Amino acid sequence: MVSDTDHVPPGGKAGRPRSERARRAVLHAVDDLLVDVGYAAMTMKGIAERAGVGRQTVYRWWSTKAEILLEACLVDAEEELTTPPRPDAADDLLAYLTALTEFLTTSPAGLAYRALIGEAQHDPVVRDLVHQAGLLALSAHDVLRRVRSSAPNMPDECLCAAQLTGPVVTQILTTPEPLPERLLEAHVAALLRAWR
Amino acid sequence: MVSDTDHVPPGGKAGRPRSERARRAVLHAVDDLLVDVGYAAMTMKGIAERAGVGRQTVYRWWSTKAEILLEACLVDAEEELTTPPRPDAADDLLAYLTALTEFLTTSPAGLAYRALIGEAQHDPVVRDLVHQAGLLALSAHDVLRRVRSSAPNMPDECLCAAQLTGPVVTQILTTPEPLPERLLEAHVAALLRAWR
Amino acid sequence: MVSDTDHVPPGGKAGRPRSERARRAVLHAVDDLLVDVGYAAMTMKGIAERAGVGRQTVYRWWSTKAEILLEACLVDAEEELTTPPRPDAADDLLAYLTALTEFLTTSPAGLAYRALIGEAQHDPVVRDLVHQAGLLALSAHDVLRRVRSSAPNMPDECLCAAQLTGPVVTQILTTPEPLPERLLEAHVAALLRAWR
Amino acid sequence: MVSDTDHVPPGGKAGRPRSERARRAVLHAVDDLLVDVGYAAMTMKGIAERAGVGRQTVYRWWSTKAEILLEACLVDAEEELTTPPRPDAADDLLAYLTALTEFLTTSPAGLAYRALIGEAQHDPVVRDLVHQAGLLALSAHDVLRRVRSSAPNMPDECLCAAQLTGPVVTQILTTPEPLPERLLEAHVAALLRAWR
DNA sequence: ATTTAACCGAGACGGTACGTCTTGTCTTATA
DNA sequence: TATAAGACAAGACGTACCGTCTCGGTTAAAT
Repeated sequence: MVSDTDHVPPGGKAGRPRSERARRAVLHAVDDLLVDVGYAAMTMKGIAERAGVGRQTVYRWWSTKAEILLEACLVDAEEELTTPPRPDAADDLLAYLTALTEFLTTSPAGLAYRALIGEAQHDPVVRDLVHQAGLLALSAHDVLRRVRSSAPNMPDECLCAAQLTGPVVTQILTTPEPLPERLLEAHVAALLRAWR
Repeated sequence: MVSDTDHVPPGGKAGRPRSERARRAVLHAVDDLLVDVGYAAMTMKGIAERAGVGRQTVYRWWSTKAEILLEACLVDAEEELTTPPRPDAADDLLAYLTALTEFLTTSPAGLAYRALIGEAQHDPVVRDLVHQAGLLALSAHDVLRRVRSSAPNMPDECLCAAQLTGPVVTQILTTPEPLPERLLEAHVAALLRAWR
Repeated sequence: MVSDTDHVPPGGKAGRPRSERARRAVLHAVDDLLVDVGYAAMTMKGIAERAGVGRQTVYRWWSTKAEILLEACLVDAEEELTTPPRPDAADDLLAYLTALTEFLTTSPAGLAYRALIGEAQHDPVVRDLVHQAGLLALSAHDVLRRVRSSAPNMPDECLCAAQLTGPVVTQILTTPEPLPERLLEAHVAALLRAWR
Repeated sequence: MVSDTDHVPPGGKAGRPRSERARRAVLHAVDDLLVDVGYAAMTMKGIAERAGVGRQTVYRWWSTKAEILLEACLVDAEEELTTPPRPDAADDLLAYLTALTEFLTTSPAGLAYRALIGEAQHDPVVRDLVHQAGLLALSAHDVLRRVRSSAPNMPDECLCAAQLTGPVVTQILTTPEPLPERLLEAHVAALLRAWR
């Protein structure tokens, strides 16, 4: 008589587990490709090939190149946007804005982030991803919390963050040159005048 | 008024003259498609078909969809961003920022402009096009010139424009909701405090 | 000194025995799928899923869908092609050819067999499998042995089988309609005329 | 008055005409690939690449590799199956069956034809194509018409063709070896005995 | 009673063909 | 020379299946 029991494993997850090696290879491939060929020329096919990974494996875990890029750059980004506290409020803000400028114009992670903001204008899904990551807001709030004591007249935190970073970011997104150091100083001075 | 005909060239060069009819059809098609299917799904092929125009005709006069879009939206954009002067500086600035917000979140021309800013992050050619148009800077300078008299301490004009529009624009580009009226007022108040 | 208990398992095989349940499920799945989706759309993946069986389990026991199909249909086929003897030679042959026609145009096992003949034209491995099974030849020889006595002039047995079944089979394989009853009768009459 | 017309050409066909060069390249590629890699391993992608032709160009004019193959082999096939008349009926039939055997076992066009018959068992569309081409029937009818005078007792033409070619074709399709010359002779002799 | 070897299901893996789409160029006939 | 139409070579799209692999878990014969 033949037993009828080749039964399903009762709990837990069946099947081969996800390959961490493949995941990392994809994230690295995206980093490399963004620098090598740019966002527009970066394709899902190209990512898979560069990573030495099956195409389906990419699609299994990410829907779009934007999703991969976000995962690839988020950690680096957060780190690069964290500046050490400085005793003087003006110095503190200036250091942050300098780091922000550097990040968005030079750092690979920053270029990725700019590409994502760009894509967000075309694709509402990416828009939500980018907003949910909240990279800009988070890093700005950190530094703003520190200067709060020396700027008693600061308005709504959200507006403050916008006032602090908006001019810098918009300049970078819409013109070929970022605000120069000199104007960053003037910007910080004006902000502190308004918030004091 | 533009003739709807492809009339005989009165003088100058031989050959069939450019069809004004085709040019207009393409610009209208781009406008329609941006609303109907969005920037990402808009293709040169689709534009030609929607315009009832040969594909080659599109490529003959424009290189990319961004170029067409820019030509299609610039005139409307400039008009929508021009606000009538108001006696009070705060009122003047607020009216401008409200118009700017409206433009970037609601107007077809504004959505086109946002798409172009997005594309500019991926493609340096578009970046140059967008910067050369200088839409934001130009419209901001208009209103800033008017409030200059009542804000003697205004810094560099370029920084001023950035300080005025940057927070509003960045908010729109990176979050799902623009700055609300209330925060626009607070923003203007803070700026005038800093500039006075 | 050599341990007496360290030796290779002497005979028989250790390990879990093959699951008869899985084998049957696969064969049934193939039968069902051939009818439901056709040979071309039948895939190893689909078979495994329909059978509720792991993919590896299928590959462990069969190499190709053709192999499974052959195992699934052979028994049925042999049975359907065996006709009871009839006293009159013409009747006997006609009954066989009618059964053969029915088999190849209607019976699931016959459709499977036709699919296998088709695949055999593309894949020499399948060709060998099909030939080794020798379905057609075997069944034809049975009936030919019975009419041998009343057809003294019959040539080589192999040619006889070909002359008997070839016209019927080729017609089915290359045209949408099989030879009708009327022509089967004429065919049998002609054969007996030639062999008498 | 000025014409408003970039209008559709009133009759005939607009646009670039079909490239005869591309058509020929595809047909040759299919011929080559059938011999080089076999029918099963022949893919639409491979055909396009071997032909130096865009994939879309292949799909524009043919739906499946079977369709291409049919177009590629039909002309050759018809020629190879046409045998010159011989005075003796037995000689005439034998020459035809020898050519048929040669064709189906050796000639590239014949191998293509066999592949098509194979595919026809899986795909009703191909089945119709193959039947509509009617290669076997046509060539058989030619030679049968010639022997008609010396075989007054011949049955229905359709059955005759089946009786003539069926045994030969089925043997080739279902076993590794075709009927040898000796049995072809015996087959022809038997047929003439039956038809006389 | 333990070990051990082969089985089982599920499902991720690297590949690759599918048929469709868009790209930018080209080749027509017509204007 | 511009135009609309549409074929062309190229190649990315996202999906499907290939055959292999890697899991956790089962089963029964051999220790």
